[in-house]
Amino acid sequence: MDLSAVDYKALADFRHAIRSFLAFSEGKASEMGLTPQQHQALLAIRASQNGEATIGYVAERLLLKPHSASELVARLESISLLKRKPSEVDGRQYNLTLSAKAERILRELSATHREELRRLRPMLSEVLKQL
Amino acid sequence: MDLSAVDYKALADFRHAIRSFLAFSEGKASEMGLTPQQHQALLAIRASQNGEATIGYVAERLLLKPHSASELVARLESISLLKRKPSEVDGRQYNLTLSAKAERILRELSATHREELRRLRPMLSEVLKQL
DNA sequence: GCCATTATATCGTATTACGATATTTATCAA
DNA sequence: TTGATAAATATCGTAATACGATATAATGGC
Repeated sequence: MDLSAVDYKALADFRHAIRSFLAFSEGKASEMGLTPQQHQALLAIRASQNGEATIGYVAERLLLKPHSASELVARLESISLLKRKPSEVDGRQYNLTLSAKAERILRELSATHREELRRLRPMLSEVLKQL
Repeated sequence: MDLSAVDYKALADFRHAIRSFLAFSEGKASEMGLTPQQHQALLAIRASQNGEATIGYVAERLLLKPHSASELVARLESISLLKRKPSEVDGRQYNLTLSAKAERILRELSATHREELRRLRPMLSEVLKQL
């Protein structure tokens, strides 16, 4: 306990940094016709080990309820950014794979995001150090 | 350009870390009867230099449109967490000050958030280093 | 004093995650 | 094997909230 003005400022600055990053991200995703959630779902799937992504996995990584992830995936499938294939080991599950178009979009988004994070990194480190 | 599996994983992990922090934060704020936005508005105001916070300032720090900040502040005032006093230098502005209750709530929230960020710090540093 | 700008407010709308609930498949105990 | 429970995904109505469009009032440059 016992918080100083510096602590409040660091916490507020950290929030501002996160919001900046998310605003940047939302803008970039939007340019590619994606919502932030759609972008992050694609990223989570892409970053998973070869084709082992399921709807439940998306829910887990995005901290959503499974049925919310189900809706999100349905929207992505409806705009042809991913395909759901019934799992061969568990009839309840679907394996998710990105379409070529989604791969392309995500590659571009990831490149700009990596740059932006590199740009924000010093500021983030500094703020975290304050705590 | 040219992204590796490591890059995608780092980006995905960074998202997951942010989401974890925000989920933690939302839970704590909720325990105190606040929405995340209300919590962050209080924090931004508290962290500002003595009483110089205005609605526009909240908008700026939370990256909201001014009229959205206006709504947010109105909700906070309606539950007695802050007071709006007409600015003495500019008749269009309001100066915002936290109520004693808000001060108490924010102090507790800030303490737990500082702890959580200290806990997440190593992970965040590690992920940022990967990029 | 006029006009553009700034600060704040109001209202209707769109988005989206959720709760409640349902369906299908898997698992495990007896 | 059967039966019960749990897990994975889906559907639908709802609530929350930031936004766009628009408005009002105050400021400041000229």
